[in-house]
Amino acid sequence: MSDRRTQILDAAATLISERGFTSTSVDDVIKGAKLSGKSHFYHYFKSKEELGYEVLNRQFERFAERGLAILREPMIDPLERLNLFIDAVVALQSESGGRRGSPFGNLAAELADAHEGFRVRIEAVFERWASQIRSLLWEARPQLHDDVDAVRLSRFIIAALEGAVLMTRVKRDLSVLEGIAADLKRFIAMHVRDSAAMQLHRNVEDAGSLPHGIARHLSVSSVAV
Amino acid sequence: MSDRRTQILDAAATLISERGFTSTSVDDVIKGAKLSGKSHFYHYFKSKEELGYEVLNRQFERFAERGLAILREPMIDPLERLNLFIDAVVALQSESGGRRGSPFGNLAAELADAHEGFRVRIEAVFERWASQIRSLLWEARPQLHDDVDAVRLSRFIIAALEGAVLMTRVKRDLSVLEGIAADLKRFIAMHVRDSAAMQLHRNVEDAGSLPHGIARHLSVSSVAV
DNA sequence: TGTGTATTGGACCGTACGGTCCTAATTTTA
DNA sequence: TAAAATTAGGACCGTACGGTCCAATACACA
Repeated sequence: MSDRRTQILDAAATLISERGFTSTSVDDVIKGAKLSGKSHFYHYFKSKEELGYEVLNRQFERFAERGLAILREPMIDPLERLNLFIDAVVALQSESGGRRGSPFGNLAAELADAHEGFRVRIEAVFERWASQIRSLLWEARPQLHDDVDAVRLSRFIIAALEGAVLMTRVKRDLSVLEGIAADLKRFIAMHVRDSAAMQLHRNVEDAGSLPHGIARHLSVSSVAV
Repeated sequence: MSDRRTQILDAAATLISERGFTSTSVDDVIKGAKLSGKSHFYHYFKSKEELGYEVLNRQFERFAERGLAILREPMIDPLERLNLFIDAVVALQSESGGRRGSPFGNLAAELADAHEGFRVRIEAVFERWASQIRSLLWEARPQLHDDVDAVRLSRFIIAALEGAVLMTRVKRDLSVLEGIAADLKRFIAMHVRDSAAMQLHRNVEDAGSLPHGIARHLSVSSVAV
């Protein structure tokens, strides 16, 4: 709504993703959003906690715009979309030069044990994410082996990506994420019925190739704007 | 060394793994270790930061005792050891009932961007961990495909486990970790030459189309103990 | 014109934090 | 027994935190 509100939310999102929630003070946010003082801030948010919740929601919506939209894209083969989604996560991480991980993963690690309110909300975010992947896998079920467990696989994908982002941040090396992303694609391909997919396990480094005559070589940048 | 020192370290380790480093105050540690006052604490540690570093090292050594020792065990087949190692991570997590993740992953997420001193030390921990896995993979190379990239695979394993622990913590559901661990074993099995392993991936008929003459029809459970 | 809402600015409060200093009693060890 | 290290206890300091309260000004819209 209010222009100021989004301004505060934006500043807070940046700060929180850089230093975490606990280490981001209200005064920092005020400075970041160029407010006049505390009363100005508390005019829009009743507490720091509430600010955190809204940032989390907003962060998710942003991510949804960029990442989850790919998963829903109806014109592209579902499994190809999954690869593009993974590429998008890599691209997103590239923007911060390997620093600053998934905003959810960060908050999860910081607050999951300490703050039930955040834990529940983060859980919901992961769940929405996972369910999006599950429905994609359901859509792709003719291409997949019968016994593919969509719940498990979707969790695996998220866990691998979150873990990859974390390690990338620690090592300050983007190639870590790229390598894991490629391996993850191979793992997904392992579940594909047509063994054409199995092939990419060797020689094909660009694991984008999938069966069913799907378009290849789409550039990441064309998707992850 | 001193009995008190280890007592402080233990108390701090527990608190930090529960609430994170930033949210653990020196007073909390003093209370936890039943010290008389601050001067008593500062008699042993020159700062909270130094305490944190020592806790990190100690945490690693503990983990090494339990987890990494398995990776080195000379009497067991290397790939089997890898599976046992994964089981050990799951078991470790079970003890805290799904709460409290990998102490390294937690600290990594909390401090990687904010505190260079910790970042470097955590990176070193991951590196020691990864190198242990790499040397295991080197030992197992006769069983693996020629093109297996040990660096990449070791990173993938760590990332998947860290991500899994994180998600388990968020969902407060240990079965998440168990599922991911099982999938991770399948992923590793994918790199095995004689496909004792490969097969988890079921009734693929067209044997000829796959490279390296992979055999089929072995049960997953025979591999994934 | 008037009424509400947004904005500014600052004083203030209680609490917690990391850290220092000082004194004195107790235990260890040479 | 004397010196050295450990334990104890508390006062204190500067800073930062989340949050409240208040008074005054700007600006919208009806």
